[in-house]
Amino acid sequence: MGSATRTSSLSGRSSARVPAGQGSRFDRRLAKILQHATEVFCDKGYEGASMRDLSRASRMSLAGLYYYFDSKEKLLYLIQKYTFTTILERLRVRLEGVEDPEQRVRIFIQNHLEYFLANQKAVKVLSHEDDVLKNGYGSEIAAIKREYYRICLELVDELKREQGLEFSSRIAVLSLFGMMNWIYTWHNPRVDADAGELAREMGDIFLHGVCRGHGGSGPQAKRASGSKVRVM
Amino acid sequence: MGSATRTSSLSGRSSARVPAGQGSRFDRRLAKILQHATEVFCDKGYEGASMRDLSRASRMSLAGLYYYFDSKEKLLYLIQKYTFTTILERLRVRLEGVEDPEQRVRIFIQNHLEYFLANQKAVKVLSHEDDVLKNGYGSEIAAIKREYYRICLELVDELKREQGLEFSSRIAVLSLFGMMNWIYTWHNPRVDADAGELAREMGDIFLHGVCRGHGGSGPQAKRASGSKVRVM
DNA sequence: ATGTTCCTAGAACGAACGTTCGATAAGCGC
DNA sequence: GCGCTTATCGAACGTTCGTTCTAGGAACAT
Repeated sequence: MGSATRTSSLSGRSSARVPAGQGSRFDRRLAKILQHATEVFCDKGYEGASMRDLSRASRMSLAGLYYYFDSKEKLLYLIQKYTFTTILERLRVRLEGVEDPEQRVRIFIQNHLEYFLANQKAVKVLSHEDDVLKNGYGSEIAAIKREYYRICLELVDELKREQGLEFSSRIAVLSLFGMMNWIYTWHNPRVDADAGELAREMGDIFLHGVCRGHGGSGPQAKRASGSKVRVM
Repeated sequence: MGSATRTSSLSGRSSARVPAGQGSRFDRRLAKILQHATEVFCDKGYEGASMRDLSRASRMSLAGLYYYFDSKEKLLYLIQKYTFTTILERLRVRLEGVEDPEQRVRIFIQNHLEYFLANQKAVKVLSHEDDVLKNGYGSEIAAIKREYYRICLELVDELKREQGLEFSSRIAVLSLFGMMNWIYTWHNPRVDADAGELAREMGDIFLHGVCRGHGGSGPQAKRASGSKVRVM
């Protein structure tokens, strides 16, 4: 009873954005654990990863882990929330001051892919363990995701309005998300291009399709050699 | 010892294509179990679903299940193998006799989506539990998947050759797979269009992009009203 | 009727699960 | 030195896991 009180008060004490480089010793330690846990969840899946796996990866005892959070589910929640919040934050900053609708869509793609490739494991956990979080935690993450979706929908609608186009925004946006999110299943840094190049290629496909030898119509005109990427 | 022999001989006895409507009593019963198991795996994930969940869903005792297959992993293998093999078979039939490269790509998309939506649960299990199968089973499924990928790559290369285009086939094909496979995370039959309509829209995006008010350039010209699909 | 094969279930196996307990240092104001 | 918080641990809790053992009813051939 005494220890239950202690545990719950401690696990709620960290500041909002957990894995900040600075912060209390507690925050820094929790951030490290989250980092290790992300790797394990990524490799074995949420259900497949045991608390003992996490304890091994963090080099901390099983019981020691529970000093930093109060359940396995909450751990997943912390990982997902931090990851998603960060993507959204960066997107808002980058979108500021850019007016051209096509450019704004490209920024969205660039931001998404850049973060995806830089934090591939975290993002895989985000995508793959999408619906395992229960009522309380789940709905909070779902709300962030809905907001992210809404922004993308708005960008596409701007584009439609400006260019007088007619198509289903919903299908377009969800197709775009599919293209981008699927990346975690195939991207290999030793074979595939970096985020910038990929964002350009996917942007080309999304905006102009493969049938248009993409490159000329948009405001940006720089084009890569094209033979750098090995096709397997 | 005696029963081990019996069990293993029985579970290897079914004919190659398991869930055929006709077949021995054994095959038919196994097919029903696979059907139930697909549903449970889809809802709770492979690791999250217990054999007791499966026994409840099949209305058969825990031990009774093991008469039909010899491990949970083999069960997943059977589901994945049957699902994937079926998609591939249907694709080959539909591709026969069609020459136009753009049309062939559209057939690929149509076949993929049609099967995905008609067998949403099975396909979710296929996509989501992609890398849980261990060495033996895993590599066999991976081989089928590689073959499927190879076919799509060839279709896209045909298109490139015919139209003299220049882009990374690998990125294009994997983006296309992303668009199509992601569907299992969002498709809602009460809101979204059917497979034919979706295949047309995704085909338009992939081939011509959202910026081209898609519809005119291909050999096919039929177009839907466009306002039938609700955008949320 | 009798023997054999097919099919099913109750009960149990050892192992692993997520979580909690009580104990114990280390650091620090007093 | 003492008392309090912080941080960590080994050991165990009760439960559930995938799987197997044993036994026996049903179906059918002889």
